[in-house]
Amino acid sequence: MTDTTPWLDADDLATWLSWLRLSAELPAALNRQLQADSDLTLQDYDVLVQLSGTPEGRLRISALARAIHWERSRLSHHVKRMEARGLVVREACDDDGRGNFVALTPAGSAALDQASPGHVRTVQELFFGGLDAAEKRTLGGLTAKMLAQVGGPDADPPADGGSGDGAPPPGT
Amino acid sequence: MTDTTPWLDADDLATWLSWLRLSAELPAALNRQLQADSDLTLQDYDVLVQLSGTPEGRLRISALARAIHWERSRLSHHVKRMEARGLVVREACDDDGRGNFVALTPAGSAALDQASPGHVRTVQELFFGGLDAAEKRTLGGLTAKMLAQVGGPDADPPADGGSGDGAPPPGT
DNA sequence: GTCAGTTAGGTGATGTGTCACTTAGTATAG
DNA sequence: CTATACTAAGTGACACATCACCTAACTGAC
Repeated sequence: MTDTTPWLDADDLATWLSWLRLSAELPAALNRQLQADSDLTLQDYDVLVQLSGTPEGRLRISALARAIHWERSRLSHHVKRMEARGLVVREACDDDGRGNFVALTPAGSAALDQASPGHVRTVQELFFGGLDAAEKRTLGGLTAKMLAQVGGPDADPPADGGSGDGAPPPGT
Repeated sequence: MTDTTPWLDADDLATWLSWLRLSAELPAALNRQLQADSDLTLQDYDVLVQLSGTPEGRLRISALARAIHWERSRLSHHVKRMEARGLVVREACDDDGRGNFVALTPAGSAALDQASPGHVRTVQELFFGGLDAAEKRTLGGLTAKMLAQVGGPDADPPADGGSGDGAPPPGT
């Protein structure tokens, strides 16, 4: 505990500050674009993408919460709001009387279809826009490494079933 | 607008998801550490660092807001809470009757001194921990490039006076 | 002076995230 | 069958961020 604890050197500090700023600005920019063009938040979008990624267009609350790394309580509140806006509905679960599905409504599905191209394009511009192919690969390697460091042993392996945020299946 | 808008390819998607996850997990982890060890939030810490970086230990509200890229309103609310906890005080400004300083109290200064080593150590472990010197340089280059892409032309140049989050002047 | 326009800062309402807790249903031991 | 433990989900209170708006003070033209 009392061993050497040097401050960050100038380069590391600059890197850290850039990263902090980037991780604040980028989601804010994506959110602005999504709100302006589609009246959705990034959170709405994440929920809709997960639901659209299933054959039924619906998921159990707990499964959805795990997929997007939210607490169930947060998701419950959020689903209530999205339900009020007509984007999703809750459906009872036959197998388990405690359970509930959250299901995409036609309006929710349409909202996602309308929002996706612009969102993906914005990610490509803002996040990948300044990088060439080699840099993108390098970045992927670094983030994976860093995520392993932060998340400990539970970071999702890349061979992931539920996909994530990037894109709904084009078929839907 | 109606030109090709391909989804992200598998590699890019994996990179993007890793980055999203990292930028959610890392601040959360830092926050947990800071709260547990020092009863401060990351936001408190940012405010305290800025104040301690000045000779007087105080800053005008607007200057502080600019330095940490907050809206003044948010800062005003936050300062009220920090003031209630004894970490800072408001002080009237002689030059400008509208103005106010936020000034570090002895308790605020002590809290920062107590918190800093652990925070910096956590950043070094979680953020830089898995990377060698070359990778850190690469990361710095990439984040700077990406920040320029997102923030447009106003991203702080590295030759920055106010420092940011990393470390208070060791002298204090 | 005084009036318009601007700037510093604060406030209250609202939406969202977190935490502790509750309710309802399931599983299981006896 | 009943008692206990566990799990799925929801709820209410609270903290924080954002937004629109407000007041006070400064600036400059007249």
